[in-house]
Amino acid sequence: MYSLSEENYLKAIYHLSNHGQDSVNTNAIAEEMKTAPASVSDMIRKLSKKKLVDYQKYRGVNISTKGKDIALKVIRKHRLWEVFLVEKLNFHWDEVHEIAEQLEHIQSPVLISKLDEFLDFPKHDPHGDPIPDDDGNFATVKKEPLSEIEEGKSCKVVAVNDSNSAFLKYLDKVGISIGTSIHINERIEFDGSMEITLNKEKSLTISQIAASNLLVTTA
Amino acid sequence: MYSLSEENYLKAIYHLSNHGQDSVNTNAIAEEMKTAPASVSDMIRKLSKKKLVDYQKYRGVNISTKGKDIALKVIRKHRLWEVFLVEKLNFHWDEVHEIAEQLEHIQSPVLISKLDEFLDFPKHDPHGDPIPDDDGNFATVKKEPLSEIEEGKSCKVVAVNDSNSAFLKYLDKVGISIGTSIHINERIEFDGSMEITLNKEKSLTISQIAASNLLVTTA
DNA sequence: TATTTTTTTTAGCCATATCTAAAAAGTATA
DNA sequence: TATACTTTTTAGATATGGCTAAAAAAAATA
Repeated sequence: MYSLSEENYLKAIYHLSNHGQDSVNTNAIAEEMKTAPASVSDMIRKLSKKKLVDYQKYRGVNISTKGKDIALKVIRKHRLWEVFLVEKLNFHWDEVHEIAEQLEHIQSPVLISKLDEFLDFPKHDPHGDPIPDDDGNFATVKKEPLSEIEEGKSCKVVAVNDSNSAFLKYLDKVGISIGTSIHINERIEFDGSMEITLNKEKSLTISQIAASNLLVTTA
Repeated sequence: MYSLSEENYLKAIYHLSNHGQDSVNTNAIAEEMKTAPASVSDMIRKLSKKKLVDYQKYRGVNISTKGKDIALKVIRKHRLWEVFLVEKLNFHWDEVHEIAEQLEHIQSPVLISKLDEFLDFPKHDPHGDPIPDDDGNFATVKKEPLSEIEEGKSCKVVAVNDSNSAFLKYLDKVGISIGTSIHINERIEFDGSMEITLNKEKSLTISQIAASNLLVTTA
């Protein structure tokens, strides 16, 4: 069994490594974990000794297959609990992250499989992120920021890049949620904002910042 | 906020003190917590400094009002989660204790009030123990061991004294659960066993050990 | 009451996970 | 390529929560 800290480090390294592809800097981990770089060095050495990451001094870390397994199990739990909080307990999607950060560390495989069943085997969390199955596999939809979509094209919101509360509240206010279809009427070049139509009904202007945090699919 | 260890100590002290009435020995706490008595001394000093217990060296501890509040909040969470696990996730009542031991430490008052509502404000956990409300109040039913009930009387099972898995499985096998009505047909004096009838249907003999772990009410 | 036994505390240690400050290694630049 | 800057690691603390062994206090017994 792994400690709460070890699980959190693995999760952070997995995210920063772009699903295990790239190697990750000490400083980046420190920033993500909000700790001192020195603490990261210590923990990395520990994770390396346990073969959860590959590590050479001064060269950054790569998460190992074993480490990725653990990270994906934690992510699976986090996202399932988020679904539970929103679907069953009527939390708002901007309120669930911190509670799920705690719940993701509960140790009980049977609990998670029963929770999965209770929730009817959801494939995505409330922010549109995919829920890995018990073996760590998940469907990857090709998603890109709304800010990349060309004028005149249509797409569908599949996830948000940033789960911060203010951004999610803004999306609610303007009526954008996971599944909303968006048509790009016009791209305003000088500030990157866009004029869009939601579900063929409502038109509005959205800033470049907001557009780059909305992930959509054109498929 | 209090640490996981502090919460567990307070819960243990609360239980051992008979709901805060009696003072509690260091050794008793050590046994309950499965730690060395020296560790208990250390923690007691810490809890005392935070005014969660009253403590004089060599004199045992008494839980304070503040300490009792915290213990009852943890107990409330534990029991609500047990209801969730049994009612919603279809766990068996002998499987939920250890998972609830983890879930009881999740920090989020709003989570607990939403869970309470989702479960339709249960008053008892799956073992028949009362669930304190947010202020720490709970209904006390006068309950006594089945082994104390006189021959010829009737009673109803309201709780179990011991939640160990083997005992609960035995109860299932013979058909006893919370709410079962029991009539005492005969008390066998030489070994303390009893011949009883369940729900006016099925008769069986139950050992003294089992009878003393079944809590009933005659009201 | 004096002695023995039990209980409880203290002293000193270990492991985890964090920190700051300083040293070392790597990277960039003149 | 030598120097300056940035990144990373090491060294040496701190706090929590646990341990064993020994000392001290309380309780039990002769």
